[in-house]
Amino acid sequence: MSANRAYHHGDLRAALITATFELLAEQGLQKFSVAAVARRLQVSSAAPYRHFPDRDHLLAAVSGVAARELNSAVAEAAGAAGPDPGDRLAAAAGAYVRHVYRTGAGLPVIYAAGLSRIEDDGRQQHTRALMATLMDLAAATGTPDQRETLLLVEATIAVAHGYIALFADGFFTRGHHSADDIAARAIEAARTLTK
Amino acid sequence: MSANRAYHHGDLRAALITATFELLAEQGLQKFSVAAVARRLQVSSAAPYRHFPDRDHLLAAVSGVAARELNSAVAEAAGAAGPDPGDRLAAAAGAYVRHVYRTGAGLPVIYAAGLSRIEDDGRQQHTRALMATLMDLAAATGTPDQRETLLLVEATIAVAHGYIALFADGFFTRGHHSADDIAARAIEAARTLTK
DNA sequence: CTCCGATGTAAGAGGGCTATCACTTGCTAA
DNA sequence: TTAGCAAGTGATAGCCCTCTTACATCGGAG
Repeated sequence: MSANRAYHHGDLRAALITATFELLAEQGLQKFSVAAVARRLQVSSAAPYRHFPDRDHLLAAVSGVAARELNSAVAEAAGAAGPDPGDRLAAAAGAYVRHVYRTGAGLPVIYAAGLSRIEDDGRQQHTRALMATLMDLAAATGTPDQRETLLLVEATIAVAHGYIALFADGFFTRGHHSADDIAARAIEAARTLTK
Repeated sequence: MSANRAYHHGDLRAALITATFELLAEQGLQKFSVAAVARRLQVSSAAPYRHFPDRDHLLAAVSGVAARELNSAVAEAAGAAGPDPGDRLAAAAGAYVRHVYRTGAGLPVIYAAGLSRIEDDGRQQHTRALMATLMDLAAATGTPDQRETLLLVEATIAVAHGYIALFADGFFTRGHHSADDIAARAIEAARTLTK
């Protein structure tokens, strides 16, 4: 059967992915290590290697889940944003900020170096679906061709990623800003891109 | 006298800072280590500790130089951008992208965690001067008060930082984009913020 | 010219991480 | 009931890192 069953210590495979998200949200990709995840789950440092052949395969699994969830969050935020295409695309930027704040798994995790060769649970399929969602939202604003659509998607992502990256790096700490503050600003800035 | 004199192996203090910039540009902050810098300069791994008490003090010195040079680059780009205040502020975003591409030392380096307590060669003075330059450029666009000015500065930085961060993380590699491509897009996106 | 202090080196302590290996535990199927 | 396998453990090799300590070297001041 699949690995999704309870054994000695429960469903360790899923727990590893969950705990990785926690670590990413708290300390970022830099501090992530297989050993730290094992420590958090109070299993031996060898245990994760029963479920993932190496560190990159664990990250790839996390990447797949992150892409799938981010896709959902973006689609949901766009749906809730009303009929205006520019508003809907800008809402995606806000969803990106909030998602990365909660999970720590933004595009640097989803597209982390060295993961492209690994295919885990349809990871590449999920990343493609995410891009397709964003391309659809951008195209709805009336971009003349696919190239322009892609440029608009990239600009929207850059705005959102810039805000949450600076936030995570502590650049905004002086003003006591919350993640919702940052998301609101990202939405506002992204909104100007189509005006 | 100051440490800026030639000794056994030349001006090691300055060489350490230069080599750190090279490492940052090539591999990013994640891969930086005192040992790697020493290796690059072909000195023993203990040699850097004759000039900096610890790793953070070396990074703080780099941070100060980075802030000073980034300030110059931003001011110069704004000056070359013509009379329109919006164009001048957008040019600052382009300068940020190009500077980080060349030196690897963006705001995450300048504002790196744990450096705030260290005062090296007027590091805090240089970072304040950089912010002052940006605030002046933003205020010239006609923002109604200082709070709005700060928000505009942060949005501009977020756009620029988002582009170069995604570029550095390999998100744009499929399209063979150059740093100048990315800078041009950052300028264009930043330009929309004041329209 | 000689001595001293600034600069550099070799060696290593101490720590974290990745990954492997032999071994153990306990669920499940026959 | 018991054999077999999935899952977990402890120990450890090997690597890289930070930072310290004792010693070596060199240039300049007296």
